Amino acid sequence: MKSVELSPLTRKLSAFVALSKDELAVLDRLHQRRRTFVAGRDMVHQGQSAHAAYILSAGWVCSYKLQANGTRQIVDFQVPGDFLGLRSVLLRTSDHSFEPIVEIEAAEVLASDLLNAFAQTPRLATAILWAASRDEAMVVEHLVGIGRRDAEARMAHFLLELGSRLALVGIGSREGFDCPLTQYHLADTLGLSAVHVNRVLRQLREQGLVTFRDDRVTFHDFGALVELAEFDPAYLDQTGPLLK
Amino acid sequence: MKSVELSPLTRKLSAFVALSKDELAVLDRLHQRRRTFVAGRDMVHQGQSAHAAYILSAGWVCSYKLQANGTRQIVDFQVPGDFLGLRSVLLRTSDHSFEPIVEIEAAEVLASDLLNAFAQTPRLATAILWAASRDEAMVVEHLVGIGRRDAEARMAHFLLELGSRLALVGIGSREGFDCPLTQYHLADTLGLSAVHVNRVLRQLREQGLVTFRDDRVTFHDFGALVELAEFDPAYLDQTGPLLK
DNA sequence: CGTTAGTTTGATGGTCCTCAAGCACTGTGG
DNA sequence: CCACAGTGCTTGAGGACCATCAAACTAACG
Repeated sequence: MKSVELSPLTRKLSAFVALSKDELAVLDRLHQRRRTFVAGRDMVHQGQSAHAAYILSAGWVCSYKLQANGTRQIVDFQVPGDFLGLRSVLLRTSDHSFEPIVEIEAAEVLASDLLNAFAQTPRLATAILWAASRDEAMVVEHLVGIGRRDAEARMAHFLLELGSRLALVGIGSREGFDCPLTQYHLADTLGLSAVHVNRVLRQLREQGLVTFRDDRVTFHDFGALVELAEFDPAYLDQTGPLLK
Repeated sequence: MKSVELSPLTRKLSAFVALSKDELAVLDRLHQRRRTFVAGRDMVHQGQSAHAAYILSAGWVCSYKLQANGTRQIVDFQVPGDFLGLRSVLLRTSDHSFEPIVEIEAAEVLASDLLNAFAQTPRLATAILWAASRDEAMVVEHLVGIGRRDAEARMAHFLLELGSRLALVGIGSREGFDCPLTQYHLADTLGLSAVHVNRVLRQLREQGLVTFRDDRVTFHDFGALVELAEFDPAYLDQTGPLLK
């Protein structure tokens, strides 16, 4: 923790691009409008337009789509340092909703501010594009999981990915992590019923692999879980700055 | 067709940003290294690093991931005007493979050229980010389909989306479109078995909704199909330039 | 102490997979 | 010209995986 005053996003981007003083200043200015949101009440709902984007600094959010038949599909989770609604701003109309899982803290970023920042600092734009690319890689991996993994591997993969993301920002490890999600969240994420989620969790627990209980995920046999899920964290890794 | 000499990508981006002469020149320079690829042989395979990105000008490509158990999941298709491998370049290692469905023509874009272009023309960078966002919106919709739609609705939705994309570049309509995909492609796209794909296609055909036969998709009852799939093309639309 | 949100378990059945086999079409070589 | 292989499409039978329905249980909370 060399630089405790940097925002999580700044830390994340700094791993990709060595940002200049000017660029850091522009990024800092994007963080000015700080807001908090209570758990459970959508920050943005699908179809809404002319809304802002946010940079999440504390708490968990999920982005999801609702269908006419009442089911919902959670597409992704955002944890501190993640952008939220970036695509919606560029497309001008949100194609999903964002729901805080717990009370969160976020910086509001107006579309105009974002576009100005991009115009002033192209390298910052590239860095943010990189972050967006990494997020998309996670969505792709999620897609593969739902399409081609059975429920057990899907669950294992999801928990491992989440653990890795949190470990990167220092709030998780190979031992486990604190997790505010319910089994309904898992069901809507993995394309399963809540009942089946419960059964799968029991199987994984009884095999001594992982426990999901009391707002905490505990890995009992990390290696075996990685093998079961065929988990390859390459798509999450950043091996060093691309731009100098 | 005012400007037949523009590349499909240029046409697509021009709908988003009114590009200056300089920006058009930079974009044009990205198209210099033209190449062709034969059908069926991967252009890029997963795990490969230090490869280029491509701008597709003719033909169809699919991007997919292979799993250790031998199954594959097609993530997306690229049609003329689409970028290909953009994310892989930024992350420096490809997380999927790209396979030409038919013989294709594409412009090779080196990572350095792309980054230089971004540095020279920030607005072009924003435009390309917009295109990437639209692609991601399609992946998200794909995810929702696999997670929360049954096989029939999933198939209907996929065919409608494909039709809409092709209609935007002038090679498809509400009547239908030419389609080089096999039922195996559909299976790997939709997370189904090829056998079940065949049965679903038969159902849709027997209900008088759509026919998939002889390299051609024919819509018989567009409205009913839209209703069955709960298809809402909002995520594909572009209602006008965001930047002036 | 009733209510609500979340978890757990059982029973039953449907969607979709797997295995298996046959058919149509195309291109290739004897 | 025809045998044959290869690719893709089609259909049937049986079964696995997971959804749905139902109900009991726990913990938190006013």
